[in-house]
Amino acid sequence: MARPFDVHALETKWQRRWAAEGTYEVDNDDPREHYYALCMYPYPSGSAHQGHIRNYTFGDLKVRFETMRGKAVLSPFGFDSFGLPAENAAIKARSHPRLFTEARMAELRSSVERLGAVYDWRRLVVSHDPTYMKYAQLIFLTFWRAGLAYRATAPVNWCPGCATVLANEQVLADGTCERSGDLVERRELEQWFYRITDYAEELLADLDGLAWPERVKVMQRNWIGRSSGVEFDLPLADDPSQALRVFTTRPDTGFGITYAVVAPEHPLLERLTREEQRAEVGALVARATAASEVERTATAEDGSLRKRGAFTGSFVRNPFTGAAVPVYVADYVLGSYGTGAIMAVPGEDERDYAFAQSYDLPVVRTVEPPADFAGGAWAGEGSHINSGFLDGLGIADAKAEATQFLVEHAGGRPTVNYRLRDWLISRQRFWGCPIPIVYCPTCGIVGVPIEQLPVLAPDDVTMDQTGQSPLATHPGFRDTTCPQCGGPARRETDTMDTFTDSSWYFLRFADPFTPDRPFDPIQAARWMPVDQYIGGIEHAILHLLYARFYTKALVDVGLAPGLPREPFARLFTQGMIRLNGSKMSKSKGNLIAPERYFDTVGADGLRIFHLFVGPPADDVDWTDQTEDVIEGCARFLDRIYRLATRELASREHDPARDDVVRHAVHRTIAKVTADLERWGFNTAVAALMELLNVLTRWAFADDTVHRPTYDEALDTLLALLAPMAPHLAAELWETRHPGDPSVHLQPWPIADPAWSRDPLVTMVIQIDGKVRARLDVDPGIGEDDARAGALDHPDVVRWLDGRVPARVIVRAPRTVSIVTR
RNA sequence: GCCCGGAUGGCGGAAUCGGUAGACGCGGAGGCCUCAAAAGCCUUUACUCGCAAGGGUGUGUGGGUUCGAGUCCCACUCCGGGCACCA
Repeated sequence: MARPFDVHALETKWQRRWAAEGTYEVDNDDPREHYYALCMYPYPSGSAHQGHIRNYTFGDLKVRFETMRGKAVLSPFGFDSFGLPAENAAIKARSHPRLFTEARMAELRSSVERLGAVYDWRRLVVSHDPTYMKYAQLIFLTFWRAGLAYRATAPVNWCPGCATVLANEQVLADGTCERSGDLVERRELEQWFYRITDYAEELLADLDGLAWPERVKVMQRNWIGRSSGVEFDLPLADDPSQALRVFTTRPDTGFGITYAVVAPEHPLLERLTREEQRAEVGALVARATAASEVERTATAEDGSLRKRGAFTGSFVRNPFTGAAVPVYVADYVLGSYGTGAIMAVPGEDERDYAFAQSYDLPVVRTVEPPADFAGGAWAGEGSHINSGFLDGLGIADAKAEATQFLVEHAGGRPTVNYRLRDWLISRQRFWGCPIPIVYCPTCGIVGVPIEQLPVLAPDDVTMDQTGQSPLATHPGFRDTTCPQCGGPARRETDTMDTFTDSSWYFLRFADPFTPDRPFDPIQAARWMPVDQYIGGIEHAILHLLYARFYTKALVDVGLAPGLPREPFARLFTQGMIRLNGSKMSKSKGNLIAPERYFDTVGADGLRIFHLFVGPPADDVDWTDQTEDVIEGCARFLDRIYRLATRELASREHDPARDDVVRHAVHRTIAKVTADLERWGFNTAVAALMELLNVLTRWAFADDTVHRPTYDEALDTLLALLAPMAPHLAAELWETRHPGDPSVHLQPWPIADPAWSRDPLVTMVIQIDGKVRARLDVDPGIGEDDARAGALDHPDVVRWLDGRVPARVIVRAPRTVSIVTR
């Protein structure tokens, strides 16, 4: 496609100038109002893909828009540079992950710069940078000393194909590895955890105050999974001095307890199991502990809940009825939630019902289901029955009464449980930040002193796939001396989850030069919280939850006094790019590389496309027509270029033409400003296209202009275009205003209300609900004039045909509705 | 199964507060320019009846509220996403 200008030369010129002039470098003590715009820092996977382009186009638009609105905008960039893909690539090529990572960082940076996205590159933060690692390790140690980090033995997901542990989010719902497809195994390893569950309540409560997409908040609420109920004792039938402690959210159904269940890992299981049941129980436990949790909790192929269990031979007493009920062990009860044991009420719980069906256990209803209810368990509202002192009560009242009873008679205690688990941060990988701990036979677990930080991995580590941490195979790293007693000791050889790196980088951005601590809280407080965070929906839970936890914990351990407890005030999640319906990704090999468009439609053309193609939050389906749409976006820019560079003869002021132009200009200012504020980028571009149509197809179609009208129209158009197509806007502005400051330093246009209001609007006249006539009226028209104008309209007279209106509803200036019935 | 979204021309989408459905763009059709093409420009483009003037129908389906519904309410269908034995 032939362009009227040299896209490449023009865009390169401006990219160089922005970099040289440091236009978007901003100091912490800048007197203007501060605004922090941030795109989630990327994993360096090579040159940018369409998802990156989309992300940075949106972010850059905000940065330039808010800058023109007079704010000091912090726009930093960094890399989430640790991670498994680089390590795997390095193993394959017998190379070092750093080489891959740094080459790919350079590629991605170059893509981003060719897009014309502007950053304060002085503030670059990179996860594997030793200074950043030093403070990542300092934070770990500070958390540890504050009791927020601890060591415990836990089952982890281990992928035999990748020869490494996986994070929970890398395991698919069917229990296989998302990368290799292998079935994930369970291994018991001693691991480091962060006590994120201490913050469960705050993480839940603070969601209410965040300007985030509702669905992200819902996902986080579900993930945290608060449930309140009561914990109480079920005394053993053969020894009332001992009891099985259970947790329930439905104490009101207690009269319907017909059995109890313990998890396969429950500590009392051994005591409960009778000799004659030992073989059966043993078999179940063996099977349950060998399976991964994912596999264990998976549903059967027909979608039904799979229930496997075994009778222990023991009985406990229902505190409500005194009846002895059997105790089972079953894999549908999890050792890690609540007390690891439950009271089972098949009448009101579907899972208990399914189990009761399989094992022929009795079902007692304690809540009256609706007359037409034909199912098994009824979990809905109803009056209590078969429930002694609870009979006749609704669920809420019965819960209160039953709780009171359990408190008085069964060691009951109101309890809140969370689905959220502590965050396992240990990774048996090489390419991550080492955990700065030393194990000393004499002193125990010892933190590496700050003056010895950062703990860096040596370069000559073989990353063979043994399933063991690569660092453990390097004696020079592993064997050390105890910082406390000086005796021989062993280093921790696991590295930290890379989500720890992305949990505080936004704080380092605010103060990246401080040499002696992670960041100066006073400097960070100048920018925090992030005013606008932009990223993919795929981070809705993990990254955003971890970062929230870090922010709160950093305040509490004293590293960030005075900082807000929430890092991201406003969040925007962009849609995904699909190719003919399926997700575009490197692993599927269906990428459409953005690079090819830089030399044809240019960065500006590609940016306009991403802004225009649809609402930013929606997915984009890349189809056969997409190329044409991109061409259309470039055509729009070409038309602006031609208009701005066209030779036009001056003429006298012509109110009939020039006033219409002024109205269009000011209406567009109002529309674009409002649209950019509310993320309506597609309609903002459409509004500029409409303005351009007015100017080219009508106002200046005869090649003559009234200079002041033309100048205002063109300057406004370029200013409004500047955040969307920054190169072309800058170039044309410079042509029109040689020697003046760039369009990007101009104030954002302000709409004049006198002109942004149209002189005439179309009033619709309906008769019996159908549009029968239209009338152009003054927007300030009164009710009486509107009514009279409508009733006098020739089309209305014709349609009424002598009938007398029964009612006339006037909503000036939009509608007059005439009813004849 | 539960919880969120969503469904508008041939296509992407617009209609922001219950008041002109289809802005803007893509694609299509016709034309201008040209020796011809490309590029550009102009006209037209929801469906349907009609020579026209002018009608009728129309926002996933079926109901409802209203002078008036893409928008609100009820029931459902389909599509997308998240969670999925958390007691």
